[in-house]
Amino acid sequence: MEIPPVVIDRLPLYTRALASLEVQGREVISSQDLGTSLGVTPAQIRKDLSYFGRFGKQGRGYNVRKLLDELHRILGLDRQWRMALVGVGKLGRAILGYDGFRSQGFRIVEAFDVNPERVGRRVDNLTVRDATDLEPVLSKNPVDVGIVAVPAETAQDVIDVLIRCGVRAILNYAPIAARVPSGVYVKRIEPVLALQSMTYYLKNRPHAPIPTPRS
Amino acid sequence: MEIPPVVIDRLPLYTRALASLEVQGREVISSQDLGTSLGVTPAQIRKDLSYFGRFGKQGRGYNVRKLLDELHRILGLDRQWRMALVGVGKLGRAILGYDGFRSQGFRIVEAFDVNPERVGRRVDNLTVRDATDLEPVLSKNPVDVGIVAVPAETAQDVIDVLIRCGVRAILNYAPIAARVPSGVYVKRIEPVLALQSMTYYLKNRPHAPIPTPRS
DNA sequence: AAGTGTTTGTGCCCACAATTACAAACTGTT
DNA sequence: AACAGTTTGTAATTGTGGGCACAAACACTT
Ligand SMILES: NC(=O)c1ccc[n+]([C@@H]2O[C@H](COP(=O)([O-])OP(=O)(O)OC[C@H]3O[C@@H](n4cnc5c(N)ncnc54)[C@H](O)[C@@H]3O)[C@@H](O)[C@H]2O)c1
Ligand SMILES: NC(=O)c1ccc[n+]([C@@H]2O[C@H](COP(=O)([O-])OP(=O)(O)OC[C@H]3O[C@@H](n4cnc5c(N)ncnc54)[C@H](O)[C@@H]3O)[C@@H](O)[C@H]2O)c1
Repeated sequence: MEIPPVVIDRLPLYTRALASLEVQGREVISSQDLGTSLGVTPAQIRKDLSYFGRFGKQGRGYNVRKLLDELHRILGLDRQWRMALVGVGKLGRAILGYDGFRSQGFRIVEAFDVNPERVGRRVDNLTVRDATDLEPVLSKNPVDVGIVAVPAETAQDVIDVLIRCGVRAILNYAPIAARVPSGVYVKRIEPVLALQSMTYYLKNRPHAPIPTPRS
Repeated sequence: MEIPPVVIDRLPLYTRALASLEVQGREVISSQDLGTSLGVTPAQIRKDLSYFGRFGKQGRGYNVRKLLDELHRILGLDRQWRMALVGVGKLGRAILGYDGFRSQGFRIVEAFDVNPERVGRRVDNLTVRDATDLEPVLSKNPVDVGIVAVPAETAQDVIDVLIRCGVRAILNYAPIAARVPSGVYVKRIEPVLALQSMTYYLKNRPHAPIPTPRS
């Protein structure tokens, strides 16, 4: 069956909430409670999950551990994923030092840069390699995901090389509309675009603090 | 008229492409050409723009400069926006050092942290203030946008304080489902969730490089 | 065992976003 | 001035995703 991409995009959200519930020792959760904590309607959650099977129990709800396992399996989170970072600048170093990837099974196993000052230096248990070695290194030892944190001007070139190396998924921090062949998945991280759409709603509004009650 | 949020989300994309075209000296662009460069159908672009007016000319297309001005006006990008950063850690420093915000009219005018080691130090022309001063400082000198780059555990508290200070838009880097009253806009930057949805498509696929033609 | 209260899974309907299709408007050429 | 070629703006159509509502299933109490 063909599952709508929006549904797939919501599943990690459920996964994260469930992981938090499990840590809290919660054994069962209803779509109602999960929904209110996430700002999603209960029916939405139930329908999303129903694409993949029947995981709940009427009158009780969902077993937290079981549903979490199922979602991990569905999303392919029951294994480790190898990633390569390209561009070890300010952002790249923040990414390397970020624990949130590894703790979720995403391991950065290679890092590349063109700057001779950076190449060869160790950053967070990794030696920065020369970007010219990108193709030989990744061809021999493939990765699943490429993280692009280079300036906009070189981003498309980097992406082209990554794809030649068999990378099928790209996390792109550079502000460009990347062109990729079908079968390659790109997710953009675009804080500026996010800001530029919020201002639409801010404009024409009073600037003074409004004491709004918790909705 | 009520404009669909998805439409608003696409406008910054058009803005960026048009800005690039203007730099290149291009004076006119058709929805066809703009669409192919962005991976959006021409009809989609025309319909999106038609919500706001008639900016094109049959037989020619859109005047790049004029359309860019219109979009700036529509999105509220014809002014400067004041932002406050909370959390000057690894990511926060990368954000402070990033030129992409300021060049688009988004100025970070305050930075806060709880760590006594950070407080008082100058980072990129800004003195890091103590997080306890957040409320007094922002109440006296309001900002439009709050950038949250603190650990997940304290993120909701920080967001609550920002809202009390009249902040109506939040750019949230912390991996939590923030709860905000209606009238406050939140955009999440979630690289981990992005990865976790891509793996759904990667799983069950051959790992070997596939020589795919440029689509 | 019966009754009350919960909660899931899903068929159905509705809203709305995307696409199609075309008349109208404009350009450039002969 | 006529004509061929473009391209916009939008009416109409299609498609799809979200919410509603309810039967069925289960828990818990009396
Ligand atoms: N810093 C942020 O908070 C932030 C936020 C959003 C987006 N971005 C984007 O992320 C990218 C990086 O930003 P930054 O602030 O780290 O910039 P930066 O200049 O600090 O780092 C860029 C790094 O990429 C390296 N590089 C350049 N070309 C390369 C190539 N072909 N191969 C490998 N490495 C190469 C440079 O040597 C440099 O080290 C930019 O596209 C920027 O727009 C940054
Ligand atoms: N580093 C990344 O690439 C990255 C990527 C995505 C998301 N994030 C998220 O961004 C946040 C920050 O990540 P980081 O890597 O910079 O962590 P970090 O630990 O380097 O920085 C966090 C900073 O926040 C400060 N802080 C803590 N509580 C505070 C409070 N109440 N008020 C003000 N400041 C406070 C800390 O003193 C510290 O300086 C985290 O939520 C993380 O999950 C980081």
